Amino acid sequence: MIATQTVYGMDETPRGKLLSAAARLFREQGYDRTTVRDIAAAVGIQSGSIFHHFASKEDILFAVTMEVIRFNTERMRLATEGVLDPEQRLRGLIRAELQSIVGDTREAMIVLVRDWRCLSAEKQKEALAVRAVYEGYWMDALRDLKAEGRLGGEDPMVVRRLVNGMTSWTSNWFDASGALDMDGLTEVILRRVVMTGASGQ
Amino acid sequence: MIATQTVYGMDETPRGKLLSAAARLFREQGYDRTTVRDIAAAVGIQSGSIFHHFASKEDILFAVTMEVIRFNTERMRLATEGVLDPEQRLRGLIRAELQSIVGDTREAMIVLVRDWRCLSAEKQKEALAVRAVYEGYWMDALRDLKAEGRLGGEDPMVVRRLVNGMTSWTSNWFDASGALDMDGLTEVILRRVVMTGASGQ
DNA sequence: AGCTACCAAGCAAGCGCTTGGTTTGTAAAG
DNA sequence: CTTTACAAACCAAGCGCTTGCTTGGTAGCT
Repeated sequence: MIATQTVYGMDETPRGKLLSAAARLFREQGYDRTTVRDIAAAVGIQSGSIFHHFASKEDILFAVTMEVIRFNTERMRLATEGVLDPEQRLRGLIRAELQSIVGDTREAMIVLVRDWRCLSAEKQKEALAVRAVYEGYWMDALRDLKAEGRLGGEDPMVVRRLVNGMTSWTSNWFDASGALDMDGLTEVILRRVVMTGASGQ
Repeated sequence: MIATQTVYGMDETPRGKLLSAAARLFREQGYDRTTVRDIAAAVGIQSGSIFHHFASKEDILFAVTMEVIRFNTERMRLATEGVLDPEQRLRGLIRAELQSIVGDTREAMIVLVRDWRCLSAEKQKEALAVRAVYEGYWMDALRDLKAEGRLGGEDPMVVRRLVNGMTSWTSNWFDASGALDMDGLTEVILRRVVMTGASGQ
């Protein structure tokens, strides 16, 4: 077996190890370019044996997708739980989303963004339904912020989309060893959202 | 021949028509999922005939990539040409980039973002070199804006990355027939960048 | 005995690409 | 105004390889 590191949030069962390996391979080369033989080799079994655990290759992608969405939804919940100030909640969400995208679940998140469309229409819909909870945390915070007049005149939905763009894109450039760390970046992004009223800096 | 619409900026030669069809197919199904047989069928020729025009399938992707980069670099040049005020230049750039991503060259731009990594390392490098001019227009405007103290304390490079994230992501949600049009969106994004000093809306 | 986890072998389909030859448009030579 | 020449554009066929997945059987634990 090739050295396999478990992706955060996935267990040590054969199934979990397969998901870990798959997530990493999907991230490195994309879903389409990853063969079931690649995945099998990564955990040290024969390619055919994969189908004892998953019905199809697409099923592996689906499992990774669902696992990641669930894990990150829970993370968003924890980031906002018990926090009353909407700006603080938003800060927590941005920080948590950055953590997902360039931090510990990086492997899997990139897959979720890039290989989304490799899933069948039904499975996309199923994943989207679960994802709705995740988006709910964002909309709650943004709507509260707007109610307090701290969003300017913007549509909360549009703001969410723009923030989503900023955070997702970090996977293309953010360097953890660079001058700007994750907390610093969180503040920069937060400043693009919240109208402080005073001091634009 | 299946109905083929020419992608903006590509000519009517057999080669140009192939690039148009390829760009659209790459966008719809991704590079890996598009076969040379698909592309051939889209312009009404046999799959083998493709290789009279291109050395390999990857070469088609490369040609699409270069074509799009060049076209959009020219567009950025036109958007800033002769404009002195850096905020106006930035507005032009944002508007132009949105136009590229959700407007007339949408087909090809998505390919450029998503299927980037399907190119060989050398070809990636070559494309990146040409892309540098494009990014230069942005950095010029942002640095000028910073010099006038209208960027807050942010690093222009980081701001460019965040704006790039916002614009790229629009391909996932922007609806031209929605309430927010491209000019409106341009202003919303611009407001995330420029510190007006007065009135945050 | 029965279950989970796996192997060894291979099938059918689809892939990028090659090959050898044919059509088509153009333009100079007779 | 035809003939010859030639290159660009294309076809028909298929090669060699890889793909996702199936099959029939086995090892080991409970």
